[in-house]
Amino acid sequence: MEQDRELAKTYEPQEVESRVYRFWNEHHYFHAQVQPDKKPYTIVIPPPNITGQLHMGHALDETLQDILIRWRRMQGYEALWMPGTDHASIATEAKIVEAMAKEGLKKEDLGRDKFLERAWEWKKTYGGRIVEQLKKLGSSCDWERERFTLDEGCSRAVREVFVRLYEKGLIYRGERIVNWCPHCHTSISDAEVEFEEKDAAFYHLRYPVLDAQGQPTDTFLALATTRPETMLGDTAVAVHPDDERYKDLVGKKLLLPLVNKAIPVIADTYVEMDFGTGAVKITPAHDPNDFEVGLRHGLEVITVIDQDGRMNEKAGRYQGMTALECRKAIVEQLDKEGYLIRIEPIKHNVGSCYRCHNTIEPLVSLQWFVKMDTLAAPAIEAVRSGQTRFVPERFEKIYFHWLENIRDWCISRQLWWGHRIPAWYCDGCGQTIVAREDPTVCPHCGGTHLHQDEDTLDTWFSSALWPFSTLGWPDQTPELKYFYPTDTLVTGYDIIFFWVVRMMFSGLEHMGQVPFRTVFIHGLVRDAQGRKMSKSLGNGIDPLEIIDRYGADALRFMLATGNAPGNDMRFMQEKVEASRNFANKLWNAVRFIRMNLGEEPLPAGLPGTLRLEDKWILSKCNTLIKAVTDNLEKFELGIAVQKLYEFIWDSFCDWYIELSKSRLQGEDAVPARRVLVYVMDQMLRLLHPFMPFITEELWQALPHEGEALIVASWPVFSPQLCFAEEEKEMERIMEAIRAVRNRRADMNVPPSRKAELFIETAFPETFRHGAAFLERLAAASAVEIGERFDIEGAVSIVTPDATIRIPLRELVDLQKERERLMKEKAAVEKQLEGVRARLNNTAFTGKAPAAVVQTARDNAARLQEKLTLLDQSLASLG
RNA sequence: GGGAGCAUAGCUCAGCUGGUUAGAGCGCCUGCCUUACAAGCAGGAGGUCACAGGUUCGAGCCCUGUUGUUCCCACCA
Repeated sequence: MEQDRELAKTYEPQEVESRVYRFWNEHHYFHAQVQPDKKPYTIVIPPPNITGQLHMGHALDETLQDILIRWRRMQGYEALWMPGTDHASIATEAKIVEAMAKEGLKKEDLGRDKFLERAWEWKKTYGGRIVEQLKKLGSSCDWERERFTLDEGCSRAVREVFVRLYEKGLIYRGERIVNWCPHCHTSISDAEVEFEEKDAAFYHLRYPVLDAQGQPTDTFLALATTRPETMLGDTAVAVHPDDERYKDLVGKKLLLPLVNKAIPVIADTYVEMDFGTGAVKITPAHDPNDFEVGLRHGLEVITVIDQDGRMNEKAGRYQGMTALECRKAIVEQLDKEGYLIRIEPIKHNVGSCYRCHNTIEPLVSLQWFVKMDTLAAPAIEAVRSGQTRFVPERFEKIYFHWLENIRDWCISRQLWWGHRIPAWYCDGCGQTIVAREDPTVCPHCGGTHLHQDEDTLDTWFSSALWPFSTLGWPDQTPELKYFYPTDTLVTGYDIIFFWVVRMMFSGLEHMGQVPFRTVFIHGLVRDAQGRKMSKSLGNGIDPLEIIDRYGADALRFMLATGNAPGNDMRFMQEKVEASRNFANKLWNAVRFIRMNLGEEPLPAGLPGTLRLEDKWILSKCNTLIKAVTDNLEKFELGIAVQKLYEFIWDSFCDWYIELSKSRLQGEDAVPARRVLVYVMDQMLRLLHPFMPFITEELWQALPHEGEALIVASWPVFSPQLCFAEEEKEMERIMEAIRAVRNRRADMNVPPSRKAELFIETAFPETFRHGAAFLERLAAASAVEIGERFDIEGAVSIVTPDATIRIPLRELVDLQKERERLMKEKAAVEKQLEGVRARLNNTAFTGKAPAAVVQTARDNAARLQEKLTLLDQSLASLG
């Protein structure tokens, strides 16, 4: 990709981005292969839902992953970023059902096969949309390996896992109380229920106590409930065994009003004595706790609410009402019959479906479950032992807490779009057959009338296998051996429970190894007011629009900057603008260098003799390489990118380029060019993971070796380029220059050409930039910059009215400087004394851990060094 | 009920294992169209790092408590 034409005055990302992305793609730079002589570095993408549109959350997630992948690729790793999409069972099915509803169709009208045809059709039309959007961000995924959770390979892995777990007894089918979404018409797992505190009513009721003959007495038992409609399915009332108030009632019977049935009073520690009246109505069919109580006491389970959330035939006259309608009717009736004591307002946690946000109805039904305790233990251990770590670490607590309290995972869904459960039931003998191949004959009775389970699996069941199913498992492919375990998983804290946890135990169970070494957690992107971006609020910002307007690099830079791992961030337009401005700055810096390249080809590498400012910028650049690399190693992406920004803008553009201007006109042009090109080349490399498009484009536009920046090597720290002394020297000159500028401003010297600035003796030059000043300063002092710099002389500012001469020493405010240094010296001396005292204390050195003592020693050494430097500085001030 | 995060300049946020004078972007003030860039340049104002204690030679950072705020988890119906 050669780049000979002139660069435009301002950076126009649109054209560049599509061209550069095509260039990368055509050269297969994203493709990773098994290369035994290279170290692999692997990231699997959190597969976006095929129903999805790119949102800011994706943009952040993708940006972070691409930064890591590009950086490692440049470092020489065989970097695989495995892409793909998720079939998103429940979300996709809901979308299709919705679309069908517009045609007046229900899914039952089509039947399963036709429905699935439609779903695949839908996938074909829209499934690729999100992938195209990811490319706009610059994501360097290995598209040649793109996968889909419902493709053949992933489906095979799902089936294998299901069968294995079933055979091990870790998957079972049972009649349990589950979270039922009456709207989505399916069960959902505990993780998929969101709780929200809502205002509710607490109905206090009284149930008559029955005598031995089953006749109502004059005594009542008062209880309270938020869901009176469920009383139609009540089979007991529970009190705490230690509750003195009700001790005598335990074992007796109560009249269940309206139903007119006798139910027992039972004692169970589940009841809180202090809450409500201390008596709880028990509805095993419609409350998870009551279900447990029912199991302990052998209570009958009477379902009164159906899967549509309506009262069923057991509800008698209330049949057909929704639960809410029924509640109203029941309360009225209870009141009429004198059973309602009072209604109390209460705050109450109500569960809702994470997909449709409708209230969840706990229902008893026959579902498939994964037994969690045996799977959870190794997943806990893997993080505890450090095989996998979280960044930031605090998320480990959340992970542990979840796994330690986990309940069995309900994996069956009453949906059609997804992996169908590989279980068959024999019509002859009633046995269940779970098999890798579809059975035609019952192995138990030889019967041929088999029917497959109607349900599909939780969409997270397949994503749990993603780190190895995408690499070919259950086959032992070379890819699987080479790229697994993956290195880093990048995701938001909001899906730790859904996905990270499940990948962990799945990887450990089926691969015997953790799926990833590091879980890099990021926060949410919120709107400018700090609200969560959501469709219903309509406050979402479309990343594609931002890319159109400011460029993908600007968006990426913004997302990577000023955000610490795990923290939420606000999306603010100004931040994108600032990033765009930085991109433009970079663009123009390269434009400047190109304009000054001269006719002759430049020799590669650095010039043999370096001036002070050369050494200064090279030394700073060298330090930066190390700092940025270290930051990336520690996942401190925001800090790394901030340092790059500061170096490029302040040090390189505002100082070094300005300083180079006068040189580029004269004899010294070639060395200046070489340093400019060298530093810019290093910067483009360091910046490439963050701003891939513009850096590639600019790198191609400068003299370079190699065919593309994306595969160029990552800069390494070079001990030969450390010039600590020169750095300090230069800083001091810069300070002097700033002081001159300040003086000029203080004295109101107009910047017009009439005002002239002289040093020592008058120089008939207009003062404009530090560069000019430095040149004159150097000439005036008759020293070669880079050799030695002696702060002597003075600055004269000539205005039409007067000439003011300022000794240079005064400019740097030597007195103030000296005072400051003295003060600091005193402080450091005191500190050093303190550390030394500690080190001389045998009680400390003898007792403290070696590392602590060593730190103290290091501190002492550092303070000593600092003191020496301070002395030097003081001496040089005279 | 349990747990976690946050509280730093007018605004939005950085600040890595405690160590010179606490930083950035935006905004604000002053002056500049200086041919790489006005999406820019040179300067400037603005912070008792929420509060109170403590540890340390040294605290924005560590510990304890307080206040405010956000979030997660949890079976008080």
